[in-house]
Amino acid sequence: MVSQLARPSVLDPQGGVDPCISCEARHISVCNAIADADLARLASIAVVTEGPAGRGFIDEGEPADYFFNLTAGSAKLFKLLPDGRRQITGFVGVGHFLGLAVSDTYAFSAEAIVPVRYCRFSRARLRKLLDDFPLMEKRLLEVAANELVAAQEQMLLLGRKTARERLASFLLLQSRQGLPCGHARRRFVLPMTRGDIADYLGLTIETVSRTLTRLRGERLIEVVSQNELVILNPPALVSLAGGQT
Amino acid sequence: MVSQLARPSVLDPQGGVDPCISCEARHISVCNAIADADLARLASIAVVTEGPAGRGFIDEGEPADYFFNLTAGSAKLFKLLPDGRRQITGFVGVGHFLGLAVSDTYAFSAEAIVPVRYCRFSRARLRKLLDDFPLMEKRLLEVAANELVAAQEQMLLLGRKTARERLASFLLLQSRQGLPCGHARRRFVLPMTRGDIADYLGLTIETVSRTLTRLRGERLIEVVSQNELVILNPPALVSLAGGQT
DNA sequence: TTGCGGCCTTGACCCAGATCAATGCGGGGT
DNA sequence: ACCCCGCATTGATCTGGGTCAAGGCCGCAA
Repeated sequence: MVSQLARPSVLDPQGGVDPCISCEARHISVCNAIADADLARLASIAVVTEGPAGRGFIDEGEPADYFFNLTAGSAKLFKLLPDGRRQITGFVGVGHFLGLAVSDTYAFSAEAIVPVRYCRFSRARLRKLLDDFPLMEKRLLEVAANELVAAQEQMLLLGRKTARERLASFLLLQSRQGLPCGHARRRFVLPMTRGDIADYLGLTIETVSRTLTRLRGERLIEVVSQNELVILNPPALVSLAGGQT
Repeated sequence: MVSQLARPSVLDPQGGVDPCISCEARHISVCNAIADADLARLASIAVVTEGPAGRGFIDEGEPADYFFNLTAGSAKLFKLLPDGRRQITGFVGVGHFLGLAVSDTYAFSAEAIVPVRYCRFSRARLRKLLDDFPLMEKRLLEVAANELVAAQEQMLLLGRKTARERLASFLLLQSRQGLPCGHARRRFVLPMTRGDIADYLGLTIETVSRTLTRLRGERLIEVVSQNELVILNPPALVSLAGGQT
């Protein structure tokens, strides 16, 4: 596969404003465990890269030399079977930390679904840095624990929920995307394609499409445009997602 | 549900041999991050409990006041839907650390599948102890990262593999259960019931049974007794698990 | 303006695995 | 020794979602 255009740039450690200071992702990412005074050190090992929608930047099976931190856009994480079957294990947004797996190769691939920007850290250097910032390690453990909970919820979905229940769960999840605690939007954008949704929910494109049509017919949702959507009846969707009905 | 018999006992901090020192699970659990000299402190906050097969000791939704460390036996972790559908998210063995989720309630339930013994730690006290033993926190992060990788693999299984592929993957996993790195047994015991296997693989009991029968007919495995089994053709099983054929 | 290429939707049909229904079997208690 | 009872197997049938096949819609390029 021919590599598409990318624009990496080492953050300038001497002179200029420390880019980590002004990073819009800092407050919601693990970097918020590092005090302003120490940010220069973090910046010195970060390489900022941008990529267009569709750009893959982690390949399952490749040597896992880097950690990543998304600072703009969103991406999908997935695993493939040799015959091309694909399971998307998650959609990640701004502030998300990638590559936690302690193994010498990546356990999944990652691909931008809209244009992205991310910080890349050499694994070895970040590990050394972590020794000096135990608070950041604590944050990473917190993040990992939360992802574990999400993964278990997804196993329940994939193993035991019907197509309708899967879509309801997914839409509710998206309506909370990137929002703190118990907040949710009624109207929101789905940046991924139907194919991505299908591969996330363990369904086919056709079933996703049909099920959305049906939910629309039942006035639970309204599909404003191909990728914008309104939840008309949140309580009904919640109970459907939880397995009632 | 009436609670069955249990035998908790606070480890005697003064006098007697430190029970953590002689704990047979120590070497493979996160406790190995703590030096012998400091083990007394760990022991002082541990409550050892035993329970029979079938005993539930974590209930999804209950306040998450404790961490657990299995020191004998094995258990299943699962989530339920209100109508009783169940997804087993994992089988855990000796040395496994439970309850990582950073939330005020447990995200899953746990139940012994054979008689178990475990150490119970108050969350608050263990957290305080972790501040003094960053090495243990590092180990926890490592453990969490590994579980995350396993969870992603399981999502691939649940979302995209056929019943045959799921069984093959499961049997290979069990053949490695509790063994270091790349080792595997050809002959091993499945301590869980067909129902548990079904709920782990997102199938029904009948499909598990039929699929095992079929794998037996194809001479890939031999079912010695209801819960003992031999892998006759490891390479074939591996390629089946990986999605070829 | 037209044509093309990605997506998405919709319909018709099919099949892997679920459901329903016996039957087998092994271990523990009396 | 016998009888349960819970688990496992096996068979018959059903069905949710997959597969195959047509269009439809929309943005973009020439």
